[in-house]
Amino acid sequence: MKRKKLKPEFFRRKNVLQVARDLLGKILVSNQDGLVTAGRIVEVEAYQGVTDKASHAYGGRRTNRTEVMYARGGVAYVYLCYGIHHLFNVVTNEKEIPHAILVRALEPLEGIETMLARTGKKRAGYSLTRGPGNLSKAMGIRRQHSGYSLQLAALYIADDNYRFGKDRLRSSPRIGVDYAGEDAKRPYRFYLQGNPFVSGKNS
DNA sequence: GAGTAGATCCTCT
DNA sequence: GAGGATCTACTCA
Repeated sequence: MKRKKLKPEFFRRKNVLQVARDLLGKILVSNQDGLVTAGRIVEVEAYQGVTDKASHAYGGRRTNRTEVMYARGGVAYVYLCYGIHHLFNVVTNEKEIPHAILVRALEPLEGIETMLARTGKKRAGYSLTRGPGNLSKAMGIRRQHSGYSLQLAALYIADDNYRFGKDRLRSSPRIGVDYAGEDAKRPYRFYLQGNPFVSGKNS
């Protein structure tokens, strides 16, 4: 199957919700330490920058950590949560607009042995790449990847022309952002209905 | 199967 | 010095 690396223009579109929806079904490829792992994206969450309380960049907050989100679309934003989990995001939109998309779940396609070794799991169960913490671990994504261009060979997103029925595209409120008040209820989470790798309730 | 506690460390105040 | 875009294991049923 032929894969085409997504161009920067894909990520630089203004509507982060549209980009998030379009990311579903695409393939995330990592090439770390000479080991290739790849998986199809089945769940994402959009974070709408300065107007979104759940975003790190809410209200124009700008720190060392969030600086990457203000870059032009098409780079990775990785950060450590709860001292344990690395969360992988894709920065979108133009420079100075800190929109980002959190990739929450993948369906493993390549390098499953490598994923097992990285996560310390014995069997390739659904939990291998379900949830942002597991996903990053399985793909070998770490904090130092923050700011990486997705045009490099080490980490990129590709389209293999996979298509799915529109009726399988679902949205829901985001997960784990209860602190964000009203913004926590926005339906900015998108996933493929019925895919067993999607985290949380799958209906 | 559902609910809860604990892990663990970087970042910002 | 507090807290977080989470996961796992353990308890109880």
